[in-house]
Amino acid sequence: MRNAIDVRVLANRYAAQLQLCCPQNPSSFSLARTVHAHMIVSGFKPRGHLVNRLLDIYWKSSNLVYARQLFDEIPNPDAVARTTLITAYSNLGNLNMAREIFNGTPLNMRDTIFYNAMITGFSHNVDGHSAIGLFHAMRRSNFRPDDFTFTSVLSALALIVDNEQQCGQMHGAVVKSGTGLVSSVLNALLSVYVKCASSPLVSSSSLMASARKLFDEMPQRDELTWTTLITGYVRNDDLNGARELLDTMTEKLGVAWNAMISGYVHHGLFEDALTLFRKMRFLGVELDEFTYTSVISACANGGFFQLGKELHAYILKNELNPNHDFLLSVSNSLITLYWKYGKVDGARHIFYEMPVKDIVSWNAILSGYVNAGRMEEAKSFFAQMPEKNLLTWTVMISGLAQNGFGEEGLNLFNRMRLDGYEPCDYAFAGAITACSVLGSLENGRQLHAQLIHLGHDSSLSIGNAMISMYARCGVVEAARSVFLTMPFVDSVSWNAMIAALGQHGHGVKATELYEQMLKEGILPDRITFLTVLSACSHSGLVEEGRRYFNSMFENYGITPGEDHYARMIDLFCRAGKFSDAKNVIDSMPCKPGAPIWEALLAGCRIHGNMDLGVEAAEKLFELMPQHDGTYVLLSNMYANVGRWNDVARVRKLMRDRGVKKEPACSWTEVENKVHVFLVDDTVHPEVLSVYNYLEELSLEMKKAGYVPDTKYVLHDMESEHKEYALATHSERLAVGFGLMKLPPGATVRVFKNLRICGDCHNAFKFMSKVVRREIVVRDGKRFHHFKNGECSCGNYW
DNA sequence: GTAGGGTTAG
Repeated sequence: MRNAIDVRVLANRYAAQLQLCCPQNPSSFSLARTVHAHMIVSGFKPRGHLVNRLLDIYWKSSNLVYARQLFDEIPNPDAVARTTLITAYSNLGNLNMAREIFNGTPLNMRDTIFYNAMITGFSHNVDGHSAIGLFHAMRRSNFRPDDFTFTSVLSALALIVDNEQQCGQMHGAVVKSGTGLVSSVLNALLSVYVKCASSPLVSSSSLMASARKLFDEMPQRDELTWTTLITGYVRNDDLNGARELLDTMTEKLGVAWNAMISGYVHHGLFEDALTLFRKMRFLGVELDEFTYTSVISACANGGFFQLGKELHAYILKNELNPNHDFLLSVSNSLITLYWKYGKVDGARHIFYEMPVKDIVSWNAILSGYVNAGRMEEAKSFFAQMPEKNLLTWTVMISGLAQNGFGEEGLNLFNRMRLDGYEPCDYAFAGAITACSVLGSLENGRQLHAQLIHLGHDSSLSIGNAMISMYARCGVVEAARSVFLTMPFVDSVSWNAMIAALGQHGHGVKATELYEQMLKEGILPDRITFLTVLSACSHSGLVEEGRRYFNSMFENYGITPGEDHYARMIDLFCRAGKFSDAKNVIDSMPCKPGAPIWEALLAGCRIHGNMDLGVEAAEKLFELMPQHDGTYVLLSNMYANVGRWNDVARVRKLMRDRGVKKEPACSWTEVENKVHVFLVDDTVHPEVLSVYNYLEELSLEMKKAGYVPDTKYVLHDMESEHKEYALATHSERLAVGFGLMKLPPGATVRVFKNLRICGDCHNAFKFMSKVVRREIVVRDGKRFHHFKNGECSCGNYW
């Protein structure tokens, strides 16, 4: 048995040794283990602060197991040991263990610090309600909260606050407790006011006024104070309030400036962000990775590629803060900068040069490839990603859909859900887009039903995707009802709805909707004009189209792009106004490119304007000799007037030049001139005869117990535009009509512009069953094989 | 308290 003096000497020695251990230092753990082992060997039972020191070192070096072991060995751990363990468990997110120790501690052993540990644990683990509940329990048991208590409990309150009373009550409690002069408490209180202001249930302006009052009364303000209030204004969309506050700040606190710049970026005010950045540089406020990432993002989204590149060069040249975080986050934003301006390879270069990548880097480069339509590479990135998150899946799903891989997109969406992800709005929007490229009304409706069930159906991007899905699946009415029931709409929604009407031949309704959009104060963008011009073109509204085109720049300052000029040419050509079309080409500010000549050729084909058509085709051969579409259009043009020798000549030309694909007309399989126009959506002199066949066909379908997919065409057209309406539907009408004219047993290949939509699918199934024909339909790289009323799909080559 | 990666419309 040692005597008391020996024990004291030992204890002092151990304490001195453990004092040398710095818990953050990795080697401290082994030193502590050695000291601890020595204690055990020499039969020394650690107590009091020695135990607590060991516990502290163990958990801070991520060795909670040893801490727990020691804790269980000592006979009656004191409040400090218990507090240490509660903190340790909370930091690991293991609230149950922390709570167990907390509950197992008798009241007479507890103190304020003990309570603080548990409250902080709840707060850090985003359990605001438990933190507040414990705070009240603590006061009921007559423990006196201190400034630490309030700091924790206020940050817990900030997580859940949603009414003004909660702010007032807590504010009162702070004042009463005498902690109302402590900076950390006041900052946390300020944060509560600011968070409460963002709640939809309160008046943000009055809350922000209270926050401002508190701010003005604070005895001192640090970086956190300024940043909290500036962020508060930003979150409540009061950019001017935020800026006015920043302008009153005399200290050069970089974080507050960063918050302001990021506020501008998030509100789309990219120029303001850049101006502020310049001022920041001018005044010598310290720039860090937060500054640069926000500013580069402003360049990426605001059309400032040149400036972004200059920043990139500046960063490389000056080797600014080449620390890990700086390099990582700035490179991530640079990846996005480059691909947004079409420089995917530049983005890839940055990506591969990065010594360390994280999930953001991977998602950024994945988006780049998806956006460039380089899906094979995107798939390979997706497959080799070390980790994925919700965003990864979303990017990939919508990317597949956007690039025409509807089925894969939908499959991936299902896989994602099987993997346990709860899809966000964007993922749903992507899946809905997948349905619309697939033309799968059934899947689209299912998703719609699920969204209603989940209460997700009021989302803007989902609504927008749904409008276009219903339209592209042929159900304009459903598109309209989505549009009308959406709680919020934006210009995308209007564009989608205008397009829906235009696509279905309701040109007049489309232009009326456009006018209504203007009345409601929504500004049209370049896509609105593309949509409106298409609608006019498909419905023969030539003068209206001309007027809208002119108003583009005159009234809205939008410079027409080549695509707008191409629409005008389309508009005039469909109406047979070739001199107007030529005038458009002559009036163009830059050299007309392929889309222009393509539109002209397509127009010439409709009306059999051979000379002009050949001229356009020659231009196209010059510009893109390997583009099979030109050969297709040209041979269609000849086929339309029965010049079969010329058709053969074009085919030979194509073969001689080594162009791979076959012309997109089916006359080789079936010697049937009619079929040629059936595969695209142009006005054709013979189109009215389709109408008669349609009526026959729908009668036959009804007799066989099917609902004809053409019903809305027959009943829903505007009578004065009947033939145009039909023309826009000919993609679908083609199916029925073409097959009726075919000899039994023929194999049909429909090569071009045919979108296999849901109704179309049904019509094919019907035809293959009732008329007993085998049908192969090619849709891009996919084929759909219909036989005996069933369909199998696959890749064509 | 500040940052970087996404969506829908033609």
